Amino acid sequence: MSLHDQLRAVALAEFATAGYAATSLQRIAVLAGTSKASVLYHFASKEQLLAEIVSPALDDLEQLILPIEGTGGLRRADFVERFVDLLLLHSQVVPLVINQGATLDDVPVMHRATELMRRVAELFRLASGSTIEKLRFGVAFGGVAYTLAAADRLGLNGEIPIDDVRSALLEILHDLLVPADTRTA
Amino acid sequence: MSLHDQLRAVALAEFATAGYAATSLQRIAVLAGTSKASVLYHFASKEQLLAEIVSPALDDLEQLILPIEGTGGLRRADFVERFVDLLLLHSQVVPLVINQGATLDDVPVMHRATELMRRVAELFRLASGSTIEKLRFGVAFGGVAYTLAAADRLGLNGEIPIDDVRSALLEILHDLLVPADTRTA
DNA sequence: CAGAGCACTGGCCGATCGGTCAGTACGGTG
DNA sequence: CACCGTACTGACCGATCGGCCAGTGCTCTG
Repeated sequence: MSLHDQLRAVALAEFATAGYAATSLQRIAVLAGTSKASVLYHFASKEQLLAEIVSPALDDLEQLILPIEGTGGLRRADFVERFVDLLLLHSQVVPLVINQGATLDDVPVMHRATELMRRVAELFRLASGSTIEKLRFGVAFGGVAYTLAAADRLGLNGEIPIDDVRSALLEILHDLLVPADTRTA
Repeated sequence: MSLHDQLRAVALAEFATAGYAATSLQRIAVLAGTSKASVLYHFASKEQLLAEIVSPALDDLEQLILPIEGTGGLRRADFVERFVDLLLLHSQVVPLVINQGATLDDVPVMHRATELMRRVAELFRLASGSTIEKLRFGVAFGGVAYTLAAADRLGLNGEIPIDDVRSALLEILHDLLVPADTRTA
């Protein structure tokens, strides 16, 4: 793995667990076995390092929701399944965006992230939904994000097969978000 | 309201929305209309300011779970209701602990917070529960915390009566955590 | 009035932050 | 050999951080 990729991996892990503001370029450099100056050689700034880490996940999410926004057709059960797969694929980016998105919305890439979350919410017509429906949405996605973030504390790392986690999350989200009659909206 | 209390209120709001690390004593002082030095006159350190903000909520939580731990009797439905009331009472502390607890566990008061969360989890026998039960717990409490933290973005502030929020959260948590047959464990 | 004590302040400290820059080692390439 | 671009570094910069301290007004009390 190139130093460039290694720096991205180290920074992602630190940003997700310790927080963006609390993670210094110096620390990233030491963990990757190089110098702070070399970090800023590979990435123009700390913000651009964050952007390069988060953007791929946002691109995937945008590709997931764009066709749905275009046609207006959303089959919730299908969407939930593809969404869970996306969350698991970018399991470290999820808590980073969820936990720190609000505090970092002055950073362009994080603003884009929160904007995408808003668009996902609109897919579920939450803007016009009832109070409990809005809350269901918040609990569902916030809950999944927190669970992924707190995986260590809950003992979900390593010992539990990823497929079990996937099917469990699917069941929980399905219960929360998919009405008894599968509808298209 | 005394300056002491006003500083606590301002700091709580900033810690919860912008983050502990990202909130400087200087900013707290300006928002409260005083000087940074006066903040450190009222509170020995930034950490102690955080402790004084978070501790009351932790005390309430401890009082809630201590008798249950003592007798070993937990009626989930009752507990969920009292827990939701506690979350709503300390609605600003909740996202502070949930979102930043992991990154600040070197701060004693935050370590106590995560330790209390672990004890709550044990009340639900999550340590020995199945994978999906562990995940249900994480999704439920993480989800509620995220929802309270993201209340602004979801449009839950002001326009929706607090009683509606309360009953909606109760219904959602009840669905997630209380088995069909109300049991004592 | 003298003086003790509380509330508060400006100015300073060392540490650390993100970021810049001149310089260096080195593997091609002509 | 000279030359160049890439990868990388140590030293340094201004800004900001949490925290410290001497000093200042103000109020209350003997």
